[in-house]
Amino acid sequence: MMTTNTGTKKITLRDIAKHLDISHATVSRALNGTADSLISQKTIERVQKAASELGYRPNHAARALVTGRTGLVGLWLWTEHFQGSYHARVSAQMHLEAMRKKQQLLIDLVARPEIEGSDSRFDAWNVDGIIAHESSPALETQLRAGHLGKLAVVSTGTYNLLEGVDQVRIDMATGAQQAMNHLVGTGRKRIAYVTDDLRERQHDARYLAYSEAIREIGQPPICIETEATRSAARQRIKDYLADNPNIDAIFCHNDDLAIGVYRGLCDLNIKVPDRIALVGCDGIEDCEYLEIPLSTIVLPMSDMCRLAMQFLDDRLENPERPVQNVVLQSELIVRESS
Amino acid sequence: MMTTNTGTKKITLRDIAKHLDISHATVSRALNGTADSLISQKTIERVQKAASELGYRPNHAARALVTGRTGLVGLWLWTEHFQGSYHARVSAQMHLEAMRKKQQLLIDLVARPEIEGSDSRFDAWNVDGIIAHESSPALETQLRAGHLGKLAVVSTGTYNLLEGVDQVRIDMATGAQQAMNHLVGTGRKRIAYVTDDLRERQHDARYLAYSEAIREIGQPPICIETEATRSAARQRIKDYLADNPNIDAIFCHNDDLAIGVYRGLCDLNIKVPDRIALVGCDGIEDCEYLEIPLSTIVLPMSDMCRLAMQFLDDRLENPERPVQNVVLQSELIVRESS
DNA sequence: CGGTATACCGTACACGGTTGCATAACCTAA
DNA sequence: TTAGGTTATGCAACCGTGTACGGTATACCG
Repeated sequence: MMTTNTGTKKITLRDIAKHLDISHATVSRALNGTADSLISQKTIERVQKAASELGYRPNHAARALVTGRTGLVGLWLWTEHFQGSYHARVSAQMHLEAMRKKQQLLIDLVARPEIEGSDSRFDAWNVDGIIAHESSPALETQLRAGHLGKLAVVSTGTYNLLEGVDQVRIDMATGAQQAMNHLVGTGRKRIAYVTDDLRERQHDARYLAYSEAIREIGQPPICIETEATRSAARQRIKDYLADNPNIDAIFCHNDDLAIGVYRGLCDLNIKVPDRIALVGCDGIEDCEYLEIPLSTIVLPMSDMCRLAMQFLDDRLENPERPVQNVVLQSELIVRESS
Repeated sequence: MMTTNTGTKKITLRDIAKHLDISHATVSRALNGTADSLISQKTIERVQKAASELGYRPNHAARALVTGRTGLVGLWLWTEHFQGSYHARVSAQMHLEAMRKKQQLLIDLVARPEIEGSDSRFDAWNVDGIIAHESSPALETQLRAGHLGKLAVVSTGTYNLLEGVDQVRIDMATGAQQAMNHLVGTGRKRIAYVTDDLRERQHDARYLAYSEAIREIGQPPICIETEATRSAARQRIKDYLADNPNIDAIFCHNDDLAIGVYRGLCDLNIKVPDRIALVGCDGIEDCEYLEIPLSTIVLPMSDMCRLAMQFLDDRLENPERPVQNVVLQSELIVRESS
């Protein structure tokens, strides 16, 4: 009597049925414990014993084919974001939440904005639901109208999204306003905004808060665009200041940029916050590990992930349930850089 | 004539076959372009047109069921590692390589060492192959003998693994020896080793290089254990130095620990490298963004991921191909911290 | 005009599960 | 003994796709 399968053959329900001289339907019911049709306790034990002895592993593809549920959920995020510290953390956290939940597996799809949703890997591997992170309204609409049809979708992130959709939104406006109030309130006048994404800025709470505050104090906006890496931001700020030294604060679109900018300022021997105050956004851990810990807008990332997976799970359980949504608050944490 | 499916019904091969009044087998062949049986160009075009008009999406579960290949590859790594900066990057990079490859999807499994491989999610969702990252020899053996049976497996990481297996190994010994030579060569005597994983240290090239070098200079080893977070390391080093101030260099098991330790030293106003030299390991980006950029052992992470996915893909194409393995070099990068 | 090669396509089954329905087994009560 | 009601199990039909095999029509050749 072997204790585990030696490996070369896959064993199926029918194998263990043959082994016990019962039907494979009984085996299926014994292992799944379906409530409607009862199986005798004795049979259940025999089947379970045989299953583990033979080393039976269920074939999810077959199960998915008949049940229509794959047990897969997708996480949707931009390729560009994926390279950044914050979104990499989001991805990792979502993985953890997914497996904590109903052992649902999580597949990541990374799509570029210019690519149509059509070659999405989600409708290829038919996921049960997806979490669309920082998806734009346009993409949302397309997603909803497109091939994916009726599919459980939860939106997460900071953008204002469609109505009538499960979502976990982070209100970044509050934090961004706090940041600008803080900078203005400490006497800064010529405040620059550093971003890697000018394209979407009209939808971005950070940029809106920035331009609003700038207008209120009657200053011209100063927008500095850069590639989305620390090293690019580091170089970019040096180039910029060479021509325009007249700046006393910088508000960055995210912490990676802020860290790059900070290092660029160090390269130029510019004292932070004495000469230039610096505020980032996202609240990644690295901010605390600079010699001048970085002020930043902390986002409740873990809560967002947990709730998103919760909402998705709820909807999979009951597709007709009323829409859930929640808004989480962001908060400015003032450290030494401002 | 609609251009896309409105969404409520899933359409199958049979639907489009009925629509064109041909058999679903023909549709299947037309879409897949099987070489053995020829389909007329005209039919192929009709089918493709109908497929896109009706919004056909293949059902991967069904395909997987009959072909036996799921198109999924798994990445195996430790839960504890997953929280760290380096391994989070590995995960992200593997994702990118996976989709760059044959649009293979990638599923992550995170297993804790004390958990048996038995509840692995890999044999649940039957992956075609897995990349086992930093798996221990014991786990390797279990993996190979266990339920997974004959499965494409590529080992990656720094540990010495089984023979006869595709692997991409990073020779960390060289870099670690460079690090110790460097510290000793610059006159350091009382060198401490900070780690979060005392358990596996006898297999760890870093620790081996450390204890070897320490023995050669006739000094006692100083091993400091901590939790695997920056903040824990930061506190731990402060506590330790309060009792044992007599240290002039620290070699850290990874960069997260090194960054935490660095900040702890800053808290104590200990000058780096003047009073204590500091060397980390992994080569994460953050090391460059400290005011005293951190010396570290840079691992060729991207190459590792690319090759691993390449090897896996090769083996899936041809299971009988000879074993491939490669050893990549690590390299000490000396920056200002040592 | 019959035979054969070729190009194209349809039929049927398999993959490994789930599940409605029929039925056997068992037990109880009349 | 038998009717009737539970309980436990078997049968068979799917789910959507791939593919071996066989069939038809056309072309070509003698």
